[in-house]
Amino acid sequence: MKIVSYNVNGIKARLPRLLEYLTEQQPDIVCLQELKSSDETFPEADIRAAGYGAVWHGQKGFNGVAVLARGADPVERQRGLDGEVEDDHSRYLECDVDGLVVASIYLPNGNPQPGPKFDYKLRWMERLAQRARALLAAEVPAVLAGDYNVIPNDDDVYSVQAMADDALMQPGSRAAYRALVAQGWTDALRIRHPQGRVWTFWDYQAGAWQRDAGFRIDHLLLSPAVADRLVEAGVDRDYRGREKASDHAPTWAQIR
DNA sequence: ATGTCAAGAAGATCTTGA
Repeated sequence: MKIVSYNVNGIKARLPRLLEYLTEQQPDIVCLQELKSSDETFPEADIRAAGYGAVWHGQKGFNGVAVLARGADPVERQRGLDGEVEDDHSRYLECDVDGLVVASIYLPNGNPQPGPKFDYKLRWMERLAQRARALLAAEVPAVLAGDYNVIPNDDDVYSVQAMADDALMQPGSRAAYRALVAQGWTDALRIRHPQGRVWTFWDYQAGAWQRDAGFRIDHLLLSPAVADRLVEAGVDRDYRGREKASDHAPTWAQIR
């Protein structure tokens, strides 16, 4: 079973790329981020025609997450995180699918830092940690897949110096991510590729793709029971180099 | 030093948020 996290950076602009990916790779479960689409304009018919059921949590203009399943309809468990009633960003969607609990996560970017956006990022990470703790306590097989907007370690970025002041690799962001993983989650990419330098994102600017100047910010965190079933994990880099590509590549884990 | 993209609101470009 192939489970994918894919920040599409606009599902309308990326629909040809997404449908092509579904057809070519036939992933079983796909967590999408940055739909940049309202609930009403989500291209449900096109995705269903490609053989996928979907649940989505849209927002006009930015954010937005979805869970897709091949030949099945994901069943929604929760949209949004508890703990901040005034938070109206569409960044968390949790579903039951194929016997797994699967969450699609679009963690706040947090730039510029310091500032209110970075404070929001850290608060959101604490709220995510509470939800993740509850999932582990319930002992459900779970996958938390998404764009975490966190570069976990120095070997997860092409240049520590270039990104030193970025919200994605501040000590606070890293500590929160480390604490989340330490609850008992397995970072699928890192466990399968311990040597690092596995990029999931390349900026559109400054020829980052051509220079392979990327970083690793899309992560699949596996609960213990799912981690026991992990076969392989990787990045479908090829899709980053195609016409009208997202700045993220599909990132995946293969589960027995 | 920095070479981009998508969407929305306005209005034939600018702002926001990556």
